[in-house]
Parts: sequence; structure tokens; C-alpha cells
Amino acid sequence: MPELPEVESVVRGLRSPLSGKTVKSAKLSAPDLYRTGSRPFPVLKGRKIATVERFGKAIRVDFESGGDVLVIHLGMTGNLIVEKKNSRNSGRKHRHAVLSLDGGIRLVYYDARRFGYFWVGPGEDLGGRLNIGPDPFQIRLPEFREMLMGRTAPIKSLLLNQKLLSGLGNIYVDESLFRAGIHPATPGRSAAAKTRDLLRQIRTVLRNAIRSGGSTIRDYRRADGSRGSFQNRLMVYGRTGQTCVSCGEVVQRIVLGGRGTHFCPSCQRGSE
DNA sequence: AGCTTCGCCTGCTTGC
DNA sequence: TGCAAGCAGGCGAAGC
Repeated sequence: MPELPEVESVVRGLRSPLSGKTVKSAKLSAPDLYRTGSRPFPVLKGRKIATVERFGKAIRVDFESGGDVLVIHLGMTGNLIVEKKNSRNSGRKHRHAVLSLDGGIRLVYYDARRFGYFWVGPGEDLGGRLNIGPDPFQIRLPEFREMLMGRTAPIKSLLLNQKLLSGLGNIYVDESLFRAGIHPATPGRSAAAKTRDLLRQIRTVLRNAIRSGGSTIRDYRRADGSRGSFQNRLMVYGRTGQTCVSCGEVVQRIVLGGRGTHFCPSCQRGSE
């Protein structure tokens, strides 16, 4: 489940091998992976990659000639791997896109569940076009507070809403709320008083996770195919029935907004 | 408009 | 052991 730290790790691994490379061919073999409004993938042919940046949970590729940008979202099980020409991955399943570059390098996209997407289009106002809000490092405290004020939805649902705040997914929302001592079902407006600490905890968790190369629960891999290690440092996510690292209480799992939600009933009290 | 639920998709896990 | 149901979840669409 690539969230901000995983995507950031992928992006860091892509920069060096991709920058300055020219696109020789661009093939997207699963047309349903186009996000609505995208221009066709092959228009990228002949263009030279300038920069690779993270945009929320998505990846943005800009080209030297300006014009259209390429946006790739990994969905849940997407892998973007840099491969040499004669890679031994050739038999791997679920290969849906290949960007062939000069120097015998290929950027290959694998995605078993196909929840990811590709989008080619104008780079201006990308947030508006793709419905992606500021990420936790960009948003300022007053803006963050404003986002929660007057909201009745559970804080967890609000933090998962990419239009409001981009980058967080199920793992890091649960981890952030645990660290901030906030029950995931707390209405947004009730959590608004704790926004300063919450934003601080979100940033801390994300920074630590980036340092660990992200969390590899199952499918996630970095651009060189390696795994992250932050899964070993998770405090509530995936720890249902185990003891809380802080107080010894048993970590519980509930379903909130259709998502498996992990929390410590002792450290994260008071939902209403 | 805000909020919730559903469906997409496939592989692994669970239960009979 | 084998098979079907259950589960995982990012995100857009639909429904309330």
C-alpha cells in the first residue's frame, strides 16, 4: 500500500537513473489504467526527462521541453521498477506499462490489482485536475485546523481524504492517531483542538518511515526492487490482539469508513 | 455540500 | 486436501 513514505522512497530511487533520459517508446498495455482525461501514453516518445517528484501519493515526471507531464499512481499493489535491458524479470506477471529509455534502461510498471493509474496532461494546477490536496509537509497549521473544523466525519476518514490532505493512507493514519492519542472515530471538529500535536505527529511518523524506506507489508518495493523496513516499527497497524507498546493494553481493530482501523483503547480515548 | 457505501481487481488467508 | 468465501484497500461514483 504505497503511501507518502513509500512513494517518496520510489521517487528518490528513480531520480538518478531517469533524469536526462530520453523516452524511446512508451507502451501501456492495460488501457483501463488510464485515468479519465489522460492523453495517450505514446505522446511521450522522444521527450527527455527533467525531474521526478512526488505529488501526494502520486509520482510526477516533468520533461525538459515542458508541456505535458506524466503522472503515475501506484494504487495498492503497483511497483515501478528500473530494469536493465536483459532483466530477469521478463517473465513476471502483471506487467502493464513499459517506458523504454536510452542507455538500455526501462521503467516497468507491475500491478497485480490494477488500482493504479497513468495520466498524461498539462502540469499546471495538477492538484485541481487530479483532485489532490496539499500534503502534510506543505499544509500550514491554520489550514489544517480549518480543514477539520465543523466536520462531523471521523478524523480517520478526513485524514484519508486525498482532496483535503494528500499522502496518508491506512497505515500512517492509524500510526499518526495513535501517536497523537486520538481515537480514530473522533469527529473532526472535536479533534480540532489537538491539531498542532496531530500535525506534528503525522510529520514525525512520515519522516521516520521515509528514513526506513517505507513499509513493505506485502507488495511494495523500491525502484531498485528492495524492501522498506518501517513495517517493523509500526505501533498499532497490523498489531491487532498484541499489547500496546506504550501501555500494555490490547490493540483493537474496528472497521471505520470501510477501512480496517487499529488503535489502543487506552491510549486513544474519547470518540464523542 | 458532507458523509457513507459500493465496486473495481486479484492473490492470499480462512473455514468448512 | 480442495474449494469457495472472506479479506485487503485507493479512489471515484453513486446514494442519502
